[in-house]
Amino acid sequence: MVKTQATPEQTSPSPTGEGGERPRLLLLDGHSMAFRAFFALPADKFVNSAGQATNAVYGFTSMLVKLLRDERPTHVAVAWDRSEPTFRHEEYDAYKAGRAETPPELHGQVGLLQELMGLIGVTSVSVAGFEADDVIATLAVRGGSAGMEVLIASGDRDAFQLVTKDCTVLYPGKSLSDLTRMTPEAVEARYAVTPERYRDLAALVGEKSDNLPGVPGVGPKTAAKWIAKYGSLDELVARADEVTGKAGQSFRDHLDDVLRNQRLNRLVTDVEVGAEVAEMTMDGWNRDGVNLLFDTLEFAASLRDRLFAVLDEGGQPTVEAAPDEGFAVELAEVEPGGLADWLAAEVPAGARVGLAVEGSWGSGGGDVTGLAVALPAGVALHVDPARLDAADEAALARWLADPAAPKALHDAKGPMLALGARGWELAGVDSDTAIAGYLALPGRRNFDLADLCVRYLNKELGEQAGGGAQLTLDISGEAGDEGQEARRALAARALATLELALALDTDLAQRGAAALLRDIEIPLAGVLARMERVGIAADRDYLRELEAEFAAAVRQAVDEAHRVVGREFNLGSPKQLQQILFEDLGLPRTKKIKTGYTTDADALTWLATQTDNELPVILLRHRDQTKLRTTVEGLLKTVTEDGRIHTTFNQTVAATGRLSSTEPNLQNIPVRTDAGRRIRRAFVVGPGHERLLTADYSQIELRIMAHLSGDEALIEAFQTGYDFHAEIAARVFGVAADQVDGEARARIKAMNYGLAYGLSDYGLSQQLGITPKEARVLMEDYFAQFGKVRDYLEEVVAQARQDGYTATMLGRRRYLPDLNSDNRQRREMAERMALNAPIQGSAADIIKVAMLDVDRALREGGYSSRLLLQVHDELVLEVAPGELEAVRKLVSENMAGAYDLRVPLAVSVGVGPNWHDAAH
DNA sequence: AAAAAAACGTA
DNA sequence: CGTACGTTTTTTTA
Repeated sequence: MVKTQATPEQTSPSPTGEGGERPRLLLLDGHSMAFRAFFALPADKFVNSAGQATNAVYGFTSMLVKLLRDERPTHVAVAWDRSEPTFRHEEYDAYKAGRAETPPELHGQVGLLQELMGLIGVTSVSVAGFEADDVIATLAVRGGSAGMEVLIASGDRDAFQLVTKDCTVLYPGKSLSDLTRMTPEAVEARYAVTPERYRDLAALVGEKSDNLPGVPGVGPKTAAKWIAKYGSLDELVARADEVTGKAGQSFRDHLDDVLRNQRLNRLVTDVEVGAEVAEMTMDGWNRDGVNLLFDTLEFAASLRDRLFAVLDEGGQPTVEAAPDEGFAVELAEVEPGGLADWLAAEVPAGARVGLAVEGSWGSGGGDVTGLAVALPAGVALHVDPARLDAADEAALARWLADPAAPKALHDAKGPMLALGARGWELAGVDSDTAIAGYLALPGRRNFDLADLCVRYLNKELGEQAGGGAQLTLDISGEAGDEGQEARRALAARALATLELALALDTDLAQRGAAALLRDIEIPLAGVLARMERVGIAADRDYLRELEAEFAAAVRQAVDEAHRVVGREFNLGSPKQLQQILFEDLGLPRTKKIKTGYTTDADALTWLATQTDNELPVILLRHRDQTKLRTTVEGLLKTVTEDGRIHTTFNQTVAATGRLSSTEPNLQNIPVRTDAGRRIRRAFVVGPGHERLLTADYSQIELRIMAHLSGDEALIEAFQTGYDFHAEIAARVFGVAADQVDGEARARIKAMNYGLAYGLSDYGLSQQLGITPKEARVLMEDYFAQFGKVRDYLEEVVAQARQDGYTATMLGRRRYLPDLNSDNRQRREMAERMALNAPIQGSAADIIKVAMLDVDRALREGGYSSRLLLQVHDELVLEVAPGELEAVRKLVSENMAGAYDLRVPLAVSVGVGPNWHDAAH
């Protein structure tokens, strides 16, 4: 998989001058993070052959790589504690007393980490008499005065007092790599005090790990309440007599402790640190040194590669220039009942607006917690669906459903489901920025709104709305501001979507994909939303029976295997299987893989022919039955209360233009074996309907190849052939179609299917169990008859190499920069992708058109029958009583007529009470 | 704890 | 050493 492909639009970043982007200083608390790393990873699993524990080094480095990659700091330093006592110990004898000794396995690793920091050019700092936190505080202040943005990675909460608009603390949560961004808002959300007052809160509550007791009976809530009431700890102390209740007395009794805590938890910001922040750039790292150290530690290649990759980029930002400031929105105020008037007055007729929906969606449903409508000028309206009066609700529903009111959304299918759950229809979607981003560069992994904003608008979106920023405490008027922030954030998303839609319009027009978005993908999102909402009915009792049956078969296979081997072992463990098959039983070795020798189904089948031992056959049966059992179990878990399974179709995942299906994946339900097919009986027609109907395209990819290549012989075979593969075989072997034997037909069938994948002679020989030489002869005989197919396939690759992309019949592009790679393996991989993408992608185009046509015909015809699933070349529908023949005809015709090829688009249809019986 | 690998289901 | 996916389980990470 090519994940790091450079695309035409994002060539290597221009070198950034020092003044280009705002410098970003990353400060790490060395011991604190090493400590976290040490406990996050099992120490006994990370020991090199010399007996040195390495888990902390590994975890710390892994986290640092992630930070460097995600945060792109320009300057980095790590602060370390020293063994000498600090001024805090002098002031308070028991400071940090009772703290467990540093584990000896960790102790040695700190030195290694310091050595590593030196090798990769990260400045290490420590000052006698001060803790790392003080050093960090000092550097943070210096960085801030130098105009730097400061990031502090520390597991010590004292650092929260340093948080400002320009200084964020990254605080490790449950695991080392999920660092919570403690911004001023996040501190307030969690503790209900501002960062400046965090010290006051900590002094009252105490810090157990520092052995600083707080006021008994006073926790963070009470402390925050007091600070809110009195303004600060100093004021609270001054007016200690006024504090009421038991907690108030307790406070007065422990005043000395509190004052001591307050003195001790103040971080010193004027430590004499010799190092200058300006010099903390990461240049001049020592590749050989790192290699040597990692060799000693026996670190694997993967971490090394990740580290080198991020260091090689030299901290250069991913975009050319500093992103601009975010999206400034002006929130409009609307009186209750005024929504209709606002929409009428502010939104010009036919003008596109941005619409952002906050809520949750999935499994065919969802919920809306907020809506924002943004106008081009930057004015936005936030709507809380829970607080709408009847008139506003009606106005909103009418506007949402108005096809003449153009709206730009990001990933509209989810909002459609969420809005639909409240009975609101969404129409007039005139851009979907997620899909548009996908059409522009379908090979990318994610199409987050924020990412697209940086890419297309060079603007930062800022923190996501609704990211759990909830007040834990409701004090004074703070809650209102918090809500205001969330509304503003959602409005910013709406505005961002609107601006992005405009930029993507232009981009897609240049790429020739505007029509694809407007006419295919956006309407399809609506069809998919309905399919997901409807779901497919499942027979739960039958699934449970199957589960029990498969589970019994698994148990039996396990027992037999244990008996044959003479001891118990885990049949699911490839590692243990290798031991037993190749060491204990001494069976012949199979194909090599990274971890030894493969035990996959092919290998086990082969092994069965090499030995009298029945183990390979038992293992194969076990694999089969286990797979079926887990498939059934997975399905059972996804049946919702309505007795149906609601998958999610993803429209922006497959690089070729296909859909994908998740939670559950209904596009890989077994069909090839008898046992597997039984699972399809669990997908049944639901109440109120009469039949399931399946319709699929026969050999659609080959038909597309015939069309695109213009090969007369292939085209003719499709027009005359009854048994297509036999027809082709007859031409290749020079016999009559009814004279083709089973073996010849099978070979040609494999060849036919392999063509579109860039099959090699070796691959073909493997599949057919013949020699590569025989395979090559077969391929030559084939192309002697169907020469234009070969010409076409070669031409596709050549053209793609020139253009940098392939294109489907509807103009869907796939960019393949690796076609010009120096690396042969990558290049050949890209060539096979280039070969396949137009074929697989055109098939995807065609069935998408067919889905739109079928759906439209069903709705316009007033039918109650409906689309349920799409499985790449197959549609599954639920047919209402009395509609069978009409629907059968409607589906066949619309699928066959979806696109005009030089060969017929053959469709076969089957009907039945369940998916299995609806096959044909 | 998280990432990678192995295995396997579909078109 | 055949493309495109998603899910589950095990292994590795040193």
